[in-house]
Order: sequence, then structure tokens, then C-alpha cells
Amino acid sequence: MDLIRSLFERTITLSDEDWEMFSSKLSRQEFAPKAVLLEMGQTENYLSYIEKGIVRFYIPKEDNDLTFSFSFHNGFVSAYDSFLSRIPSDYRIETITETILWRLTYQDLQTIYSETEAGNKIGRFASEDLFQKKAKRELSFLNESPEERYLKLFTEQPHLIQQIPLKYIASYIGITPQALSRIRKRIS
Amino acid sequence: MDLIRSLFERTITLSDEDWEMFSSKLSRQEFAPKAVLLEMGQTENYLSYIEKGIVRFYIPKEDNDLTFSFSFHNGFVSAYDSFLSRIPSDYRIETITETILWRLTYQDLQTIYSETEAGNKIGRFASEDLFQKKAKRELSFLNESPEERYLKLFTEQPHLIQQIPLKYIASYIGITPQALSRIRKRIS
DNA sequence: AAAATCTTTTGACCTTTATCAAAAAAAGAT
DNA sequence: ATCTTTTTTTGATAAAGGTCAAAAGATTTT
Repeated sequence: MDLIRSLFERTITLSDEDWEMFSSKLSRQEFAPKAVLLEMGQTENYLSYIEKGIVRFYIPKEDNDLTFSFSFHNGFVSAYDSFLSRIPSDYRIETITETILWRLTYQDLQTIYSETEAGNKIGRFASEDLFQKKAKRELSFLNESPEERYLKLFTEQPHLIQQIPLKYIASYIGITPQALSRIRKRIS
Repeated sequence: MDLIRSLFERTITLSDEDWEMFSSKLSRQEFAPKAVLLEMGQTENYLSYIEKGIVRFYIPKEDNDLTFSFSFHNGFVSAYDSFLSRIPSDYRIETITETILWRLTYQDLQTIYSETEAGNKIGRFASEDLFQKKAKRELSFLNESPEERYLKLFTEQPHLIQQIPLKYIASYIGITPQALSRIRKRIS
């Protein structure tokens, strides 16, 4: 729990009362591998912090799912667009490995927004952070070839490649598993 | 000015005092076509609302610029990542057509954040909005072919295709001008 | 209006990825 | 440990986009 606080306090300073109020709303939950955290068509009700584990975001497809994002240890999980807009999610969220989350419900977050000074600040930081990640990814699609995207993943997050099935990574990069297999062959 | 207020109030309700405080910081400025709003390497100092005009975000390249975003009439302009992080921007922002902006400086926004209740709320909404746009774009890269992306632009924002040079649109879609030209031929 | 510059199109050829199909390898279940 | 299922690799072919080069069309400048 203190871990979470120290994480936040890298960017935001919270008063003890605000922290008390905030942390009292968090609930800890464990999940097995391949547990569904949010089903497609459901409205996201949680904003969760990952204590441990790997989570995958994807649109289920007949043959090959469209995996568009991962979240890790120390990151956040939420179908944030659905969470914000209260519109059903058009994708599914699932654990890959065993995962431990600290969850905050939409209602509780609204309470935090309205009752604490720091609430909107937290919401603003979370959104700013998420925005910056997506902005980076946009440039990677425009600027880099699939091969470069893979190499970057490989060098920047090697643990990732070891724990996540390649077909998910292929999808995340924007190519077929066959093409990724050939890229790997080429660069090895 | 009232236009801006009514725009905000679609999502956020401001008290008259907060609005007074907020709007007093906005300054109106006009720009000619191809005016540089932010040079690469400079730290973004503005968050601006577009009253009129079209704006292009791009990384200058030897032969062909990498255009990754546009903003229009009623939208916002800012190298928001640089604005947030206070790190120099690695891209340039330029008008395409004659443009009128309402600008807010970083310092003034910080003042608004600290002095008004609504400040963080505004910041949160702006970030949430920007996040959702990038998230949509991420899926369009993974889900759609360049041809589909062009057709979507063409049907959803036809005015855009008339006013923006095709080579910028090609870059935005993620292909060369030659490839876009052939796509246009194919589907016409 | 003519010259100069920039944008868009076209052609030929090459590289990369998609697709269909199947084998090999790895992981999970009994 | 063996069988079953899933994941990864390999092969062959086709489609799409990239690249180099140049022509045609627009726009801007003088």
C-alpha cells in the first residue's frame, strides 16, 4: 500500500487525509492466468493498479485476436475510454500471468474527485500519462517499420518477450505471427 | 469568447468567478498560412484553442515531412507532451490556412490549476479528450489498411481532403504520396 | 504572362508483409 | 509419459507499399 503511495508521490503530493480517503477505497484482488478482467460489451467499472502480473488488451477475432496493448507491474489497467465515457467497452482485458490488482471503482473515484482537492489532480496525471504513452505509440507506427518496433521492444523490454506469446506481440506490432517469425529469423 | 465558454460547458460547469479568472488569461492571436506556431527544440508554452483555421504537427524530414496530426476549428493546439513535461518538443507545429487562436500560457495554466477549483478539472478533461483521440488512432493503425484509413477520412472529414495537401494526408495515414495517389486512382 | 517552384501522378522494379497450407516445436491435459 | 492442443516456424504465392525517376498539373513568384 505504501508502495502505491510512494509511486503517486513521484508526481503528486497528497495530504494525509486525502491519502487516507483515497486508499480506503482501494481493494486488493488476485487473478489466475487468462482471467478475464473486463468482457467486451461491458462498461468498465475499475481503474486498477498492478502490483504484480501482465495484462493484455484485445479485440477478439475469429482466427487471430487483435492485441493492442499490455500493462505490467506498477502500471494501470482500465478500459479507460469506457471508464470515462460510460459506454460499453469494445475490447476485452485479460491477464496473461498470475496478477494482483488494487482496484478503485468508478463511483468511488467520482467521490474522490468531488470530495478531495487532490482528486482531479490524480485524474489529470493519470490521463496525461496515458496520453503520452499513446502519443509515443502513434509515432512508432508512422516512423518505424515492424522490424524496428520489434527490435525496440526486444531491447527496451526483454522480459516482455520472454513472458508473452509471440503471436500477441506480433499483433501489437501490427503484423502477422508469420511475419514476426521471419523478422526474428532475419535478425538472429 | 462566449463560444469558448459554451464549448467547455458541454462537459464542465464553471462558476462565473472561475470563468472570469480563466478567460482573463486567454489572448487572441492571428496567424498567416504556414506560420510556425512552435519550432522543433523549443518547449511548448501554450495551450491554444482554435477559433478558425487548420494546423499541422510534423517532424521535418529531408525529403518528406512526417505529419502525424492535424487540428481544426474548435479543437486545441499544443505540443502537449512538451507542455506537460517541460522538455523541448521534437516536432514542429505550423498553420496550413489562416488561423485564429486563443492562447493560454503554461504559467497562467499553473496559476489556474492552483487558484481555481475547476482548474484540474479542465486539465483532466483536456487530457482525457486527447487520450481518447490517440487511442482511436492506435486502433486505426492496427485494424485498418491505409486504404481504409483514407476512405474513412474521406467520408468523415471531406472538407479536410480539400484543404490539406495530399502529401500531408499520405504521411498522416502512414504511406508515401505515391501510394496515396494510387489508392485514389483505385477507388475512384 | 512567363518562369520557377511545389504537388500529384505515372511507370518500372524491388522489398516486405499477407495469405493459405502444413510441418515442427512447445505447452497443457489426462 | 503420452496424447492433445496451441504456438511457432517454414514454404510458396500474391498483393501492397516503397523507392527511384520523371512527367504532368497546380500554385506562387517575379
